[in-house]
Formats: sequence, C-alpha cells, structure tokens
Amino acid sequence: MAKDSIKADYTREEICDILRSDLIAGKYSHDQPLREISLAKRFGVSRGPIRDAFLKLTQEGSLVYETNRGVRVHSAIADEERKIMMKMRLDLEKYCISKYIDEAEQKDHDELEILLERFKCSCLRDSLPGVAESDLSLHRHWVARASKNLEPIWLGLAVRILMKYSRLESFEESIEEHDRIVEAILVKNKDGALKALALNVI
Amino acid sequence: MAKDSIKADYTREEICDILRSDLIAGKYSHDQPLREISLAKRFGVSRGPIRDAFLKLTQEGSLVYETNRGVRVHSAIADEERKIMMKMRLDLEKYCISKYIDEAEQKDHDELEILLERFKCSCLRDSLPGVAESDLSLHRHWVARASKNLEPIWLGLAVRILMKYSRLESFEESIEEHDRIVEAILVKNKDGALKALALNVI
DNA sequence: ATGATAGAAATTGTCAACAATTTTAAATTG
DNA sequence: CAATTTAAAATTGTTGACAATTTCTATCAT
Repeated sequence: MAKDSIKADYTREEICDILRSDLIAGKYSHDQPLREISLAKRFGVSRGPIRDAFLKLTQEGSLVYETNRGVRVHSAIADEERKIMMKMRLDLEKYCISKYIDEAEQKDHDELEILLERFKCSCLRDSLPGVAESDLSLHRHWVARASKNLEPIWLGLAVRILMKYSRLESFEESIEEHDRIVEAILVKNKDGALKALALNVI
Repeated sequence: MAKDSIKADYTREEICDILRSDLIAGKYSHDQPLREISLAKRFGVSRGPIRDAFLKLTQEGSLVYETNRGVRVHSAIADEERKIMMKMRLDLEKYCISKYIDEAEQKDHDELEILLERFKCSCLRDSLPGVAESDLSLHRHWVARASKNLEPIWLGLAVRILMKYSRLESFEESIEEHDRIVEAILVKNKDGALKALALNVI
C-alpha cells in the first residue's frame, strides 16, 4: 500500500524536515504546487499535520501560499537578493560559531564529529538529497547551540540559498571545506573557523 | 457573548497580524502560554486557524512551541543577540529602501503617505498597540514592495526586536525620524533615506 | 505537615466529514 | 471550429469529535 513511507506516524517536525530537504535537493520544480492530500497519503497522516508543515515552510520562504489555492514551490531568487542573503547568513553564522567555540561541551563536539561523518558519507555516495540534508544539519548544529533565537532566522536564509545552487556544488571540495571548519572548531581556533566558514558560505 | 471580537470570521492572516501586534505591544508577558481554545473563542473560529497562526508566529520567533505543551511567548533576547539582529535588519532594510526608491510608482507613494499618517495618529493617541502595529506596517510596506523573498526574513527580525524595546520609545522622536525617512523616499534621495533609516533602526 | 499517588480536569494531537472555492471537462451556441 | 456556458471533479477551508498527553487537585500514608 504505502509506496514512499517506511514507518507510520511521522511527527510534524519530521514531515517538515523531510519536505525541506526534498525542496533543497530540487525534488520539486519551481512554482510546482504541493497537494495536501497526496502528501498526507505519503506520510500516512491526515491533512492537519501537512498543513502545519506547509505553514512552517511558507514562513521560511521555500513555499508560497495563496488563499484557496494552497502552496507552491517558491520561484528562484534573483542574484542580487541572493547576495544580500548570503551576507546576512555569513554574519549570523560567524557570530554563532564564535559563540559555539566558547560554550560547546564535550558532548557537543562528539555530536559535531558524527554530523561531519554523516555529511562525508552522503557526499561519497553522491546522493544529492542526502548531501543537502546533512550539510544543513551540520551547520544547523552550531547555530542552534549558539542561539535558539537566531536559529529560525538562519534556517530561512540557508534553505532559500541552498534551493538555488545546491546542484552545482563539487562534493569533494565541499568535504574539504567542512573538514577545515570543524577541525578549527574542535581546537577552538576562532579565526581559522571563521575564515574557513567564509570560504564555504559564498 | 463575544467580549473582544467585533466582527466574526477572521481569516488566518488577520488573526496572525492581530496576535503579532499584541505580542509587540507587550500584551502578553514573557514565557506566558497561549491557549488555543480561549483564542478560538475570542476570534470566533475553531482551533484550526489558531494553530495555523501559532505556527507562523513560532517560525517568526515570537512564540516557542513544545510538543504536547503548546506555545508560549518567547523569552527576551540578550543584548548581544539583539545587536546581531539589528545589524541584519538594517542591512536588509537599506537594500529594500534603495530598491523601493528605484521602483516605486505613484500609488505606492500614496500608500506610503497614508501609512505615515496612520503612524502619526497612533503616536499622538499614545496607544502602544497601535504605535507598534502602524510602525511595523510602515516599514513592512517598502520591504514587501522591494522583495517578497526578503519580507518574511525581515518580519521575523523586526518582530523579535520590537518585542523587547517597544515600551521605551519616545513617540515624538519617532514621528520625526519617520518623517525624515519618508520625505527622503518621496523625493528619491537615497543617501538621505538610508541615513535617516540608520538613525531610526538602532 | 510532607510527600506520594490516583483520579479529574484541562490541553494538545489527530482525524474524518462537510462547506466553499477553484480547476477541469463537457456541452452548447454562434 | 472557436468561444462561452454549465456541470463535474478536485482542492482547500473549517469544524466538531475523540484520543493522547499533561497539569491540577484531592486523598492517603508516613
């Protein structure tokens, strides 16, 4: 019966995260509408939780909502807007990494290394959805630890930026970039981490 | 029967906007929970649309959601985080005003003057909820016209910033500041508008 | 009195049904 | 055949009901 669902009873957050990584991975084309009923079937839930996820993703900016017409994938952003968003994201993430280096404990570092490993595996397997998802999780880790207030703002920026350019990245290069960032974080080298981040978030 | 509702059948967006200005105006204290049922009664709708509004406001950052425990007003942000947010908001709004000056038509200018007038009236009447709402509407006007992509990001920043400091503003000073911004926009004086904005968004 | 426990109340999570709206398809007319 | 109108289908909007969870309250034992 179920074609895409492995387990039943997805939570609101899980559905939201899965749809987000689908969007980043380019699974849906721009301006394509997303239907409540078909997604409800896919996740084995009713339309309520799907609507919840739509609202979150709409607020983040990856979906667009119109009254009585549902949601559709957002149109591509212009290069000029992308530049503004990149600058904001970089400023924000620099602050978060700096704070993370000051405050992170051993278990944070452990989680960080796991996330980095997961990212590398995705890159080596060349699976774009996996790469997009694990890249986002890695960056989200230090942002969320640094500030729960800034996290939703950062997420909105990151998703929107990734939606346009994720197809063009070179995976090998990306692995090196993230290696440098995480290595610098682990030895609490702020300058190194910020410089490595600036090279990764272009 | 109805104690707070004037008309029936509020839409999702209206409910969201009303709650947002309530939050900015400080109608709810920090960490106070918001109940679906009582708000559903207040707006004369069922819990569904209220949940939708909660999700939007949660994503913006003014509410916090916990599983099975609903939403509560977000805790106050730290000064350090506020500085980061202010810088991002200023960058973003500078870009939008600059673009607005290039692209705005006569009807946009008409709407702008109406919004400015509405803001002044609220200030003179000294009603904090009204001031917060009309201040947000005014700024939101040029941001939304400049970029639908950046609007939700800007909104999240602005709401969060206003939530903390709206009580401390001097209304007379605020009127002058906004007068200078709008005047510069109307005569397409970019430098003047950006400088006036920087003084207003501190 | 204090703390633990069990039950009641309140609240959120989910769903299925129905209403309202939009989109699609078919029929009609010139 | 093209344009218009009409009906059908699909989709979203909203609601009330019920299940699951949390919170409150009264009771009891120490």
